[in-house]
Amino acid sequence: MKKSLRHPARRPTHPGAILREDVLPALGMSQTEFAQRLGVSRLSVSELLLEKRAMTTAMAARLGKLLGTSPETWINMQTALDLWKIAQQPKALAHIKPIRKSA
Amino acid sequence: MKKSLRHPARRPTHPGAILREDVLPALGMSQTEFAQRLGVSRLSVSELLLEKRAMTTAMAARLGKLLGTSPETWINMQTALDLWKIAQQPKALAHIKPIRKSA
DNA sequence: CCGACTGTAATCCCTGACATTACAATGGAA
DNA sequence: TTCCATTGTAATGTCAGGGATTACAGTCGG
Repeated sequence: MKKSLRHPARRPTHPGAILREDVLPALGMSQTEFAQRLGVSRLSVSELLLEKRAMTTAMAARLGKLLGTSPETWINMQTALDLWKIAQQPKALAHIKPIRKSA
Repeated sequence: MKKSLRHPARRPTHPGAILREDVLPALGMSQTEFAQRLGVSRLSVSELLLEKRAMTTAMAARLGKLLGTSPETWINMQTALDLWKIAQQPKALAHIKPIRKSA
């Protein structure tokens, strides 16, 4: 039996972790300056890095512009995490019964 | 000159359109029943199909469970649309100046 | 010692998804 | 034609969450 290729067994990494552990250090830039360059408050950056808030489409777009990265990358990380969280809640989708197309 | 492979020139299709034009018709199912099976209100389905509200992670997860599709597919459509909308706003990212790594 | 950096708390605002309830219009079936 | 299912929509109220501000405390390096 091969483990079904379903959702990640382990919690997907929060996009803020990448910013906190890789990006900012690599740039040698403070959160304060980073926030200014992004055009958002310092609080927004701080809490995002500490994984206290989610990566939004707007923020991903800003990061994309500033860092030259694809916004999708950041959003996909967030999406993976969101889906994982839902999958962890037994009650969430319990009532939904799959429709099988043919028999 | 090749057209830069940037953002879609035309507005990405709203995920609700697929549900409205393809999925529901193929299933021959009413919005009402569809809503019940998803465990959401009829209003939620109606407005989603009419593209009046966005595809959420929660809804994508429900659709995935019910239809046997990947939640990511639905979310990616929404993401594409969200990013497109932002890209349409000249003011949005205007102030952000890209950081060029090396020179 | 001082200032930059950062975590955090407290507010306030705004947006958006979602549930309910209700009503009008439409269209098909009896 | 009559009746009912379906659907669009309006009105409300709730709730969660992102974001801005302001302020304060702790840490660290020059």
